Amino acid sequence: MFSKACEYGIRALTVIAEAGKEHKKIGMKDICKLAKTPEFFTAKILQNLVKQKIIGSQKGPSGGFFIAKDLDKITLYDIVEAIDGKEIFVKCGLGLDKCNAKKPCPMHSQFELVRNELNEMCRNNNLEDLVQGFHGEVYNR
Amino acid sequence: MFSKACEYGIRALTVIAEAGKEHKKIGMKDICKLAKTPEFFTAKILQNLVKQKIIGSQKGPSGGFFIAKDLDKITLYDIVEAIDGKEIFVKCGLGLDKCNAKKPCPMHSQFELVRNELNEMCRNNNLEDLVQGFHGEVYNR
DNA sequence: AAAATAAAGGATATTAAGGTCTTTTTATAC
DNA sequence: GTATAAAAAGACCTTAATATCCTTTATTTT
Ligand code: FES
Ligand code: FES
Repeated sequence: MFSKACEYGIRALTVIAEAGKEHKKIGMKDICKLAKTPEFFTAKILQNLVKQKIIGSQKGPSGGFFIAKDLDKITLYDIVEAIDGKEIFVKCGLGLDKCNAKKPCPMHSQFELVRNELNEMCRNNNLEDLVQGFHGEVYNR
Repeated sequence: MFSKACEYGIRALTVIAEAGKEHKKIGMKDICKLAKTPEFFTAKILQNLVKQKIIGSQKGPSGGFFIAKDLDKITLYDIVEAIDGKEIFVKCGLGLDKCNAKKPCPMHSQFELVRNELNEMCRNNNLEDLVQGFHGEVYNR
């Protein structure tokens, strides 16, 4: 469904947000240890998220990553779009150039339902919701 | 959502099924021309579907591919599983080892809805349904 | 039987995703 | 100011998906 980069990104964001509750900032090593994501690859993903202003970062000693805005202002849609692009939210299920209800592919009517559900899900859930559903050692399995 | 192989596979199957109405069999070249899929790659996909008994094939002159069983006995689920495997139908949205409602990832409750919708969609639709939604030159765009 | 046709199979090439390493830059702590 | 810590940036490697080509096998037509 989502790319590895996206899965890792979301996991890392929950960890950063969770940590933000207490110490405000958290470094790469800790993020990856908690989110169980490969370190250098995750670094790339976070660099991208910083550029897109989803998160902030600070260099140097006692630096790290943090969430700049309110958690409920960052939707799952924002995150997925930032990492994977918006293709998944609009793409034709059979890979045709553009999903087109006027000239629908044979799967259109059925696929639209699934894609709409995905859109709704991503638009109606934000980082705060994810952090609420985040408990302890989930990523340790 | 689905792999290219899967998109091509489904498209090819609709073409084979549609053709089956009249001439019973249809060859690679015609399939690919109608389904707008790369020829040699599609060949591999169909070979796989033949092995999995989703379709039948015949070598030699006037040979080709055809659907062996009733169209409504081949669900979208069967097709996707045959090509991409069943991972997408059970996988955790955040890429954890196994989706586990007892130890849910932060996205579990939300993601489950989308995944269930996908499951239902694929189980409740079959090749006959797709052929019904198939009209003329759809793949020409 | 021979020729022709079409799928099967195997080998190889290309591209994109996933992942790692090293160097550079920036900020903090001392 | 110097040393240190941490992110940014860039280069590179690996793997898997996608795609093509060539040879073999089976079947039909003549
Ligand atoms: S045209 Fe294929 S999903 Fe809409
Ligand atoms: S545990 Fe992640 S989707 Fe169920």
